[in-house]
Amino acid sequence: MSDVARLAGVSVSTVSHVLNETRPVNPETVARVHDAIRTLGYSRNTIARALVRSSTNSLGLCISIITNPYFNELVHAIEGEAGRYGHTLLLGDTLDDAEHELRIVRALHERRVDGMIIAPSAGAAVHGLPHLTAAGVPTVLIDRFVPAGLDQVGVENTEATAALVGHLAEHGHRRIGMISGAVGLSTSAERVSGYRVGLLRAGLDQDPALEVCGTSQVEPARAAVERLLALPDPPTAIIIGNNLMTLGALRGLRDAGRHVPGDVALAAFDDFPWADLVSPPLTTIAQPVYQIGVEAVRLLLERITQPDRRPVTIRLEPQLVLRQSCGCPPPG
Amino acid sequence: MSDVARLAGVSVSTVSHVLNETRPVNPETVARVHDAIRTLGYSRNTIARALVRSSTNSLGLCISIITNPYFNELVHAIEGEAGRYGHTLLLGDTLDDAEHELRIVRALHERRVDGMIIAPSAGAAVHGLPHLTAAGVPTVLIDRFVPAGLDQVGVENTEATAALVGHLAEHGHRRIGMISGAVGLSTSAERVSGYRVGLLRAGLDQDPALEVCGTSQVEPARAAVERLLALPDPPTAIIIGNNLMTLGALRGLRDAGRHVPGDVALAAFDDFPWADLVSPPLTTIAQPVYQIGVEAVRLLLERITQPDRRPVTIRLEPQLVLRQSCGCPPPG
DNA sequence: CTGTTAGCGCATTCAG
DNA sequence: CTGAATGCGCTAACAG
Repeated sequence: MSDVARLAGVSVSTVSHVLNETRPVNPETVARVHDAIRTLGYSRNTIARALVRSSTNSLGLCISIITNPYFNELVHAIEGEAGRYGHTLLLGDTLDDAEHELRIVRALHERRVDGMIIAPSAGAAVHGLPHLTAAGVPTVLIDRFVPAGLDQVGVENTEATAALVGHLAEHGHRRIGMISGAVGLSTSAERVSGYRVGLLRAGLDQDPALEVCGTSQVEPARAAVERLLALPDPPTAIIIGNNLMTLGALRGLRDAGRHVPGDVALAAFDDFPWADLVSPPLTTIAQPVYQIGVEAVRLLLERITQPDRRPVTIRLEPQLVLRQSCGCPPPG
Repeated sequence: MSDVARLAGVSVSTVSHVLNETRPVNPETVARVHDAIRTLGYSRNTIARALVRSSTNSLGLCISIITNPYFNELVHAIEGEAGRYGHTLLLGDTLDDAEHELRIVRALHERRVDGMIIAPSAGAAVHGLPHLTAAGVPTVLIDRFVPAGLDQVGVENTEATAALVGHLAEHGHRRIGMISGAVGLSTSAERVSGYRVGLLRAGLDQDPALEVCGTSQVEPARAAVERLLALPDPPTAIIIGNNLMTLGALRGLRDAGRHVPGDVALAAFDDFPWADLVSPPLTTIAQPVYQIGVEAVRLLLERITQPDRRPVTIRLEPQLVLRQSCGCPPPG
């Protein structure tokens, strides 16, 4: 920067001011400075800037497995929205493991992100989150909720899942199974309770044997399907708690030679871009993923400027997408 | 940090040295410092550190549409590998647009990333890349190649695509169409030329009408299929240049009521995690995506430490995954 | 083994 | 409208 100043025949402070338009500068001088910048190929050092301003214009994003279509759409939305406000994203994969998550949180905090968006792991409440609140880092939670007095944004899970059960019941199913997500996640719990509510409303019996855990992952979900099918009185319909488990369930059913929806009907939480291309097309609950991302950065930027605003929880409405895996007839 | 020093009864330089283990310190003193750090909840300011060391321990990743399964697996691999070396990722979406890409490149360079991994857009050679080389930012290209004297890592496209054509020809197809990717990307060009090579080897005629551009996107690919089917002498098999276009092609075929592979056989570049679940299961060329990411950060870290090493181009071998969309019989 | 000190590149008072 | 000087928090000589 001093090079630029010298070449333009001004002081560094003037260069700083033209760069930030932070005080009136002679238009002619401005031009000279810009010329100097161009001929020198100068690029402002945001690191030094951050040091004095104590603001990096960057946000941390702690998330698990970007490979999950749900999360990567979220990342996409957040990156785009953050960019609109001149913020850059620092990315960290928590591996959905509390310890690893803490490492990521530390790393991003050391880099002095202005705020953090995090999809908390099951153990976040005892590791990562306390660290953040103790450090006073503006934080918003996405997808999963934690009673930690933080801003959070996600979807309404209970009613949505209950509606799924209701729909399956309308198709005449009496024994409906559920493959649930990893324990410790609010989404898993809410969807299971939605499942039970749905059963109750439809006047169906609760059978603990019909509730199996797929730990939010592909392979475990496949195994869960096998267990379900091996039951003396197996379900004729299954509800699946998240997108990854749907893959496993589909494979499990295929490998067992069961026809969907003929032998077993399926309805799943989380839509896929290709949900209409599998056979049969999947009936799902689609989350407004992009919207979640947008709201998350909005909330975060708000909190950065108003640290004392009361924490807010936003629940967006997911949407039931009827296709054929539930037993509905093809359109047209 | 001075707070820590005071509480521990030592100087800041000692604190710095215990933090970095950069010179022998009395074990007892070390303990006192660590205690102070803990009770104060001190978190080192990497920004200040970066300023003096002129190294941020962060890498920039410029990529388009994280939503693409290929790219998000790449991001996943790169994030993981970078993390293993203590580096954090700054993420930027180029939107595959040269101008936007330049903005992203600038933003990340201003944040003084130690190096940059970039999937260059079609116009990168005239905007983003010159900026990077002029600024002396260690850079490695992924997926697409550009003759810019930079390290780059991707797959062998030509032979792989030719093999796809060969396979389709073995199934008896004489008219094989191709839906190609966006112009200006090396991958698009290489795959088209592989297509032609394959035709030649199989002794089939080249028909320009059978080559339609799907611009690497879903909708355009669907339109491309329509155009192909409307031909007086439509193809009985189609090769698709990338994953997103496969979605479009599948929809186009379905909407036209064509059966795959009965009416039209399909073979596509890029595998999906769910390629076995669509009907029929997709025959694809699977890239060693994870490996590409790993090699990219290896190359980048190498270049950061050895700026004058000769640029290297790594071509990894993709793998032909035979399923049923090409006309192969189901296994078993 | 430990303390003192001089910048890293910039934003920002305070004087002109 | 402009320049000189201070310090952001830390590392790395340089002394002791």
